[in-house]
Amino acid sequence: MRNPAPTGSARARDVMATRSKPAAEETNRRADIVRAAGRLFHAKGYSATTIRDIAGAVGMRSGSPFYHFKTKQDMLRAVVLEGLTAISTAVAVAAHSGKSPRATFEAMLRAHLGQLLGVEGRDFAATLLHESRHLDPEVQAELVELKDRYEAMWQKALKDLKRAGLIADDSQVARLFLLGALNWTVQWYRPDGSRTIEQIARQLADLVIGKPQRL
Amino acid sequence: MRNPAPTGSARARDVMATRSKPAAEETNRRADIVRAAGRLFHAKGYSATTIRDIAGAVGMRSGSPFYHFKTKQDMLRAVVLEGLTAISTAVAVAAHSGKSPRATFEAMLRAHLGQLLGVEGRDFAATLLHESRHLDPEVQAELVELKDRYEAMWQKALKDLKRAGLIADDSQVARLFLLGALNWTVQWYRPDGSRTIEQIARQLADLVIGKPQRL
DNA sequence: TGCTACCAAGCAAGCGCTTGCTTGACAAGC
DNA sequence: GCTTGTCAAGCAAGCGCTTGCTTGGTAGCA
Repeated sequence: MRNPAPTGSARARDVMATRSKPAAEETNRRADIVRAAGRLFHAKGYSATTIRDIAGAVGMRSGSPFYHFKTKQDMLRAVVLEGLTAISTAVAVAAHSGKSPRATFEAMLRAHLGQLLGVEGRDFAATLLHESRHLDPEVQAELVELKDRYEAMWQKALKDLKRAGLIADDSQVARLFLLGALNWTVQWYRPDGSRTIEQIARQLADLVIGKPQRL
Repeated sequence: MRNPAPTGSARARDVMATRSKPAAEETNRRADIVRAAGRLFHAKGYSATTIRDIAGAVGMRSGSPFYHFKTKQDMLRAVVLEGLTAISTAVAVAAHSGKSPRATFEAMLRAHLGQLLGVEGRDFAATLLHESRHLDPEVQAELVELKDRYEAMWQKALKDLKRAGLIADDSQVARLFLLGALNWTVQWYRPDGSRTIEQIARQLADLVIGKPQRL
């Protein structure tokens, strides 16, 4: 009786994402499942990915993941939440880096693309973008606030650019075009291709703002 | 024995899309299935859509669609092909409208968005964008040429704009950004929303080129 | 009579998920 | 130092259901 007897549900610590510890104390096996699920959801899509796929990817039998997650939906939820918090954090850090408006904007582009295309956790963000619709409505509602906050960061970034006289249009549609261009990179970017994430971010910044003028 | 006896397969005229007649002579019921499949594939995704869903949507029993299509994959193929040929045709018409570079470009944007968001056949184009990966590789290879041709049209459009001095960057990445902004509209455009397709096309043209200057 | 277009019924495989049980690690009691 | 109890983590088996697809038959039209 070391712990004060959880919630009543016999097994599975189900909650997650409302935990106190930052990570690391995460059981590891649970994190393994989330990683494998993210990779497979991204590669094949949620519906086309089976529990047996995920279990096999971490060397388990098909029933065992359900010790860690109540349902397959919960796995998707974990993946998407991971992606959303990770990309939010990364871009928020870039947004408050205190550089010039243009440098800040470019840093935000790099952060977004890094989460989407980089090695670590790229499947989380990609799954977030393309498989969120398979979450049932209650969970989607849970995400709305986080998403809104994320989009507000970009809206503010555009406002700052306009105030600095670097762009002409900081409307909502302009933000949607920008995020569209960013998110669509998932469809064509190849890590072994000729373009680096930094180059892509730079080029998009040039496109939106124009080349930086040396004074 | 009106046709020279197809391939040997007993039922289903399977081929399609390599037909001589343009449409209209299409059995109607087969076209119904393609429309329903497109709508459902777009709404729920290919894997999450069942044959029973599609059959039910056209008032058939679950086995009957297989009179018209050999497999579920073939239905997806028909939807995607329909989407790709339709959007290619629409944009090609706009590209050769003989107007000014800017007006031509904006017409192409309208055509692309019209296919993607408009009423007629929007599910075909949307399915093309998001569900093509569920086609097996041979069919995907079949589409590559068509896709390349489509992208080349946009590349040429950018080249013309640059030659006219209206944009600075006509690189491939610029084209990918542009198509990303366009294709991402599927995620946020609502037909009953406050923005029309024309407005969106205009705004994107402004963003890429800058507001038109009255001489 | 023959062909088109469909239905009624159902098959084999695979699906998400549950159940009862095993295993290894660790701590408490004697 | 050995037993005993507890717990996290997983396995083996399989349940009920759904899936894509098949098959044999037939109503209606030409």
